[in-house]
Amino acid sequence: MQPDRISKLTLQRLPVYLNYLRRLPEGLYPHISATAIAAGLGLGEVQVRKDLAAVTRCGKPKTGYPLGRLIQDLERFLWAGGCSRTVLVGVGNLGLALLSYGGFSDYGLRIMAAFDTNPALVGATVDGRPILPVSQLPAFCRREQVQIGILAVPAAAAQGCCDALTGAGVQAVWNFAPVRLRAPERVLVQQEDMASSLALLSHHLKNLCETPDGVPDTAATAAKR
Amino acid sequence: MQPDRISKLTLQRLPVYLNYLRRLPEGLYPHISATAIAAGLGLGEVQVRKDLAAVTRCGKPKTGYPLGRLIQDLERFLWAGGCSRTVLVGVGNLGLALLSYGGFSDYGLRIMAAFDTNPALVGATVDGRPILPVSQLPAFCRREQVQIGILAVPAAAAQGCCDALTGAGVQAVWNFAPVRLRAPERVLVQQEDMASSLALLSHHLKNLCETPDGVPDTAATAAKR
DNA sequence: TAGATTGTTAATCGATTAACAATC
DNA sequence: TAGATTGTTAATCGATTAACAATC
Repeated sequence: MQPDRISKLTLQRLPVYLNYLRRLPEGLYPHISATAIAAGLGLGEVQVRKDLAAVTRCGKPKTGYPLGRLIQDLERFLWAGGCSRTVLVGVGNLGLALLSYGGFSDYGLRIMAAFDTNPALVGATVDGRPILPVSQLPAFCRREQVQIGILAVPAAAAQGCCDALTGAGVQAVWNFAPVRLRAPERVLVQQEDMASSLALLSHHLKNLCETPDGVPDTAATAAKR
Repeated sequence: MQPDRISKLTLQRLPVYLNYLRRLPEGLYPHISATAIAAGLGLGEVQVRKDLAAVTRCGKPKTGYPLGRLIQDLERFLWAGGCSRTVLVGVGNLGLALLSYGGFSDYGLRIMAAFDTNPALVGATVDGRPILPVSQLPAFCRREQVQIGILAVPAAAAQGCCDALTGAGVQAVWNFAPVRLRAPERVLVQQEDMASSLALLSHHLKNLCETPDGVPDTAATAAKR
């Protein structure tokens, strides 16, 4: 019905393509094929073609996709509305890592300010972004029309911060704390779940141990990738 | 065929259940039902039941699951082989955040040492774990039979570190650098992809803008959760 | 023209949900 | 016994893959 009918998993692969294309040797080849992208990333080529078809019409049989145009179309699709106005809550090690990571601007995220309760941190700036007291969080979000809130606070504080953000009109919350958050329906909560990734790793190790030589379980599983 | 036939998505939800159960008020209720867990986490109750059925037989009609036993079965399934022997490569902000995060031990991960090229960092310890020069990485991994390597290095260095790890017998790599890594088939590479999560957030914002009032696109999408 | 590549339609695969029988 | 809850079998839904027509 909507032209927006794009799958969640496709959406998650789009920045992977974008990143791959951007890192390609500068202007060496004017075109690239889905086959080449698939090989470079270890994905299926039909999948790549279908994913790209969701965001661009610039593919031409025999020649492939013009590189510059493809990058442009991906960027335009991923953040049509310009960079997202974002705040970060919690300036511990992780928060500081996120705050000083330069790469977010390549993916349409603009962290405008950070917030913390620790008076020793408040008043400092990181790459030009101020660290403010959490008490000012709601006012700041309203005034600056913040769209995304990143939570890098301890688990116990996360729900409270989330409420403050959503109460001040923030539309999406990116949560690095290990708790499931409850939020109004209109708000998207994206859980960055280290423990879930870890479960996949542990399970892989377990399988290796349990398959000493007999059934080639690992080979079969790995081959599917 | 194998009794291991557990789906990837189920596997990723197991630590979420575990975390939820552990945070429950200490010993107040001896049992818990799938219905209660589902409500607490905002998931479907059939899904919870099916997921739990993969790791435990301790559910009893009418009473639910004995809490302690359920936690035990989850832990046993998730890291049957004890804590995973792990090293961290790259002690920047992110690396330091991961290194000092105490929560990993709750999920079966034991970071034994960290590695960096910066001589100013080498020689220090963080919570008893030494920071060693990267040159010692392969020898350390072999000697200590390291199973998992966490990469928190710049994108340009990631593939090289990955090769060093896999060459020294490491069986799984958890990569926080924004590059797709190539590794031998036996090695599981788990990509922690910030840009992919970000794409979901941005897309949500875009949909909000494009749905001023007419089609209740957001409501429909949100209701499905 | 022939060959390579795109994009689409149909088939398969995997995961979620619904319906229901089993059981404490 | 009646009611609540588990666990399983069948139906649905969504995503990937295979086959193929269109086209430069």
